[in-house]
Amino acid sequence: MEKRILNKFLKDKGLRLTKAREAVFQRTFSYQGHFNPESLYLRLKETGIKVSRASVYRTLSLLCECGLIEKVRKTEEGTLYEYIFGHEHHDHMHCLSCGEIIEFYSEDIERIQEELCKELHFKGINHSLEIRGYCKKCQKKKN
Amino acid sequence: MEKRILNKFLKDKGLRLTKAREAVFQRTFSYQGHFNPESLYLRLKETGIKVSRASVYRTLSLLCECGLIEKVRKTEEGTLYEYIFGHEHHDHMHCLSCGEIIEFYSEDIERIQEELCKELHFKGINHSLEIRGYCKKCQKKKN
DNA sequence: ATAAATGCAAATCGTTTGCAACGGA
DNA sequence: TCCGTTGCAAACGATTTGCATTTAT
Repeated sequence: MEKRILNKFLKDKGLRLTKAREAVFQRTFSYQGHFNPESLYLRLKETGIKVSRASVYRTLSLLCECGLIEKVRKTEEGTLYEYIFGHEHHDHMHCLSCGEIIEFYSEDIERIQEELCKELHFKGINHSLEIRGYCKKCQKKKN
Repeated sequence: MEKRILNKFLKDKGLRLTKAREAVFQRTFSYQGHFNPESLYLRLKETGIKVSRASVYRTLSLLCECGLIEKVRKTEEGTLYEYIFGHEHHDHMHCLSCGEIIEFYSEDIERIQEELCKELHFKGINHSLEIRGYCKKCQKKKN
């Protein structure tokens, strides 16, 4: 259970497991993939849970620190986060029409990147690849 | 000359080639790669050219529209732009220590992406790949 | 002349922070 | 109790916008 990770992290740092943190943490599970702080804040509000935006932001930072979630990238709608604990690394296709995010993973791409890094004497830590375009559904709509 | 592109674009849209636009446009050439609006604004100021931030932002949008520059991504330091006209597509390695950006291009990566798109019935328009890690110089510093 | 473009300052939006009140340990 | 945490509202930084003034055509 991921809650253990959070608990240990907090304890090790002398921090406390508060209701706000617990709530934010639990709610991140309600997302399949990407989410932004505002949306998370609203979902919490909907469910009647009283947490301030400030605490949402503060808790998201914490969850990043302990490796349960990760900043994906900044967008017009704010910073996107994603649950990563126990997830395999993957990349994204982003539909410019409906906004759908398709996750994919390619062994080949990973391998080639390693080769490129070696070639350029770069020590790769992580990467993000986003392919923008149109998903199957939206291609059809256009025709 | 890229100025032709801009001129034609403006004329076609019934817009005017003003001093501010001209200045912003010319100044984007002073960058090898990425730049953000604030830095461009400051460079203009340095050179004694009087252009407001508002006009910098407005002109950058225009230059994007006519395909001379492109938004690369949003960062803590604001939106990064890059000159693209006549440039080949490329991807980036980003040194987390010194901030250096290394450009690279891989035919293999392009090809695999096309294959992946086909597989997933996705119509790819463009993509961005960023590998984060440490450049040669910074790896040495650490040891 | 006239419609577009400018600079300015105010507005916006996402995010952070100072601080007094609150609440886990 | 003690110190970390909260909510709030103010502060922030990047970007946009309304508007009166300037300027290209």
